[in-house]
Amino acid sequence: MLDIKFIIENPETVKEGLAKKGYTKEQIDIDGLITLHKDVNKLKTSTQTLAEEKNKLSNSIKSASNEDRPAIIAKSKEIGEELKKEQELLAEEQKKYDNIMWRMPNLPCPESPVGPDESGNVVIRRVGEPTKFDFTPKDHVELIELNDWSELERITKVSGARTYAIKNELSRLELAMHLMVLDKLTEHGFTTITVPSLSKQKPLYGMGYLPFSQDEVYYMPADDLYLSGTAELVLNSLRADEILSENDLPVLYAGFSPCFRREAGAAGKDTRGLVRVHQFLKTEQFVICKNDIAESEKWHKTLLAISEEVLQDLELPYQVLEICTGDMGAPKYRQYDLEAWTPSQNCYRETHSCSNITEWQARRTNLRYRDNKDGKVKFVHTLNNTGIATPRILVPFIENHQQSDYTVRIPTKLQPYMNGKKFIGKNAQNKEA
RNA sequence: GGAGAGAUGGCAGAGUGGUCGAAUGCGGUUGACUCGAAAUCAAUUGUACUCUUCACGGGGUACCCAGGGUUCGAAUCCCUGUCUCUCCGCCA
Repeated sequence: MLDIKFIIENPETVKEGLAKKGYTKEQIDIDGLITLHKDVNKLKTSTQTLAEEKNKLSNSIKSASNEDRPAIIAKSKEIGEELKKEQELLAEEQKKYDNIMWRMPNLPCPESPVGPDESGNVVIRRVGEPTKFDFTPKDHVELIELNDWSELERITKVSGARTYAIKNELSRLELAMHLMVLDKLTEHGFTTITVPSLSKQKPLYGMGYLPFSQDEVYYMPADDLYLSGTAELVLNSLRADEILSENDLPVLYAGFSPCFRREAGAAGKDTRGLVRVHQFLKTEQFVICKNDIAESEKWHKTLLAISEEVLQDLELPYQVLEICTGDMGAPKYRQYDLEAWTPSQNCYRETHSCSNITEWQARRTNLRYRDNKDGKVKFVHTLNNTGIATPRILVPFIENHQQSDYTVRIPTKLQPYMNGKKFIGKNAQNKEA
C-alpha cells in the first residue's frame, strides 16, 4: 500500500513506477484515484459537520426544559436521517477508494533494472564454476531411486501430484539443512520461531498475497482458513497494529514452517522430482526495521549475504540475479534471487528470493514504531528472504555432489548435522571405513 | 465437541444509557530536589482522519475486541463473529 499523500504530491513518479512494473493506466488510474480521494474528503468533512451538529443537540437535551425537549429531539432526528444518508454515500466512495489502494503495487527501486518479464533480470555475479564430472552424471530422481531415498511414485497415489516422500538419509539431510541454517541465523541475531501454516484471511491481505495471487493459495472453507505459502505470511502479521519502540528494532525472525502452494499457474512445469511441489519446508528470514531506505537497503544486502553464505556452506555454484521491475511481484521494492547450478538441466535454478518491501506491507498490517529523533509514529520497513527451502535445494545438492558410485558428498559445514557423515548413499559405508 | 466466565488506554483496573477519550494505580516523558542516583514532589502522557494556521497551535469527527442494531444520545442495552480463561470430553 502506498501513501496517498505521496501519490498526490508525486503523481508522475507514481505513474512512472507503475509503468515500469507493467501496469497500464487502464489497470490503475492515478488521476482518477486522486479525484476520488478529494471526493471522499469532501464527504468526510460534510459528514463530520453534521455529526458535530447532532452531537451538540444530543448533549443539550439533558439540560433542556420539558417544553423545549421535543423540538430538539425532532431536530436531532432530522439531522440523524441526513447524516445516515451522507454516511452511506461516504462508505460507498470509501470502498471504491480502498479497493484501488489495496490493489496498488509497490513502486520499484530506481536502481532496479527495467524490463517486462524475467528476460530483463540481470546476473550480477556468479560464484563457483558449474560442476564438472569425469563420469556421466545422473539427475536427482535417478540418484534418489538408486539410493532408496524416496517414494516419489507411490506417494502420488496417496497425496496426489506434486507431493513427495523422502526417506532414509535423505530425510535426515532435509532436516539437517534447516538446522544448519537456523543455527546460522541465530548467530546473526535472529530469533528462531516456528509458526503455523494456517492463517486467517486478513494476513493474506497484509502480505499482499491477496488480492494479487488468489489462485496460488489453498483455502479451507469449512474453517474459513488458508494454508500459508510461506512463514513470511504469519511473521508479517504477527505484530500487526502494534506501535513498536525504535529501540526494539530491528526485529529479526528466522521462521520455520511447512509451506503450501497450489502451483496453479505452473501446469506442466517441473513435474519431475522435487523441484516444484505443493507442500515443502522453509526456513524464512524476516526483518522489521525502521523507516529509512538506507537502513532497509543495508538489511537487504545483509539478508542476501546470509543466503549466499548458505549456498557457499553447501558448496553449490550459484548466481545472484537482480530482478527487473516487470518480474518482481506487486509488494516488492527491490529483489534479488539466488539460483544454484543444476547439472541435469544445465542451468541455474532458483533457490532463494530476497526482497525489500519498504513500508508497503507495514501500511497494510498497520505496523508502526515511534521514532526516537522526532517522536513521530512511522511505518516500519519489512524484508524477507529464503533461509533455505526443501526439498527444492536437494535437487542441485544431490546432483552437484554426486559421485560415480551414486553416493553424495556432504560438505564440511553440513557434516555436524549429519552425524559426521562425509558421504550418504547405499555405497557410502564402504567409503567411510 | 459440551458447560460457564470474560475482552476497557503501554500494563493493572474502575466505570451498566447523558460533557466518558474514559477514575485510580503502575509504567513512560519532562521539571524540581541531589555531586550523582534512589526516594519524594510537580507537570505531562493514545491513534487515525478532517478543517484551520506560513508556523507554534487551535477546532472537529471516529475509536473502550470486530461488525451490525436499538436510542435524540451507547464503553454501558440487543444480535452476530473473533479471541481468551475455567471445567468436562477427546487427543500428539
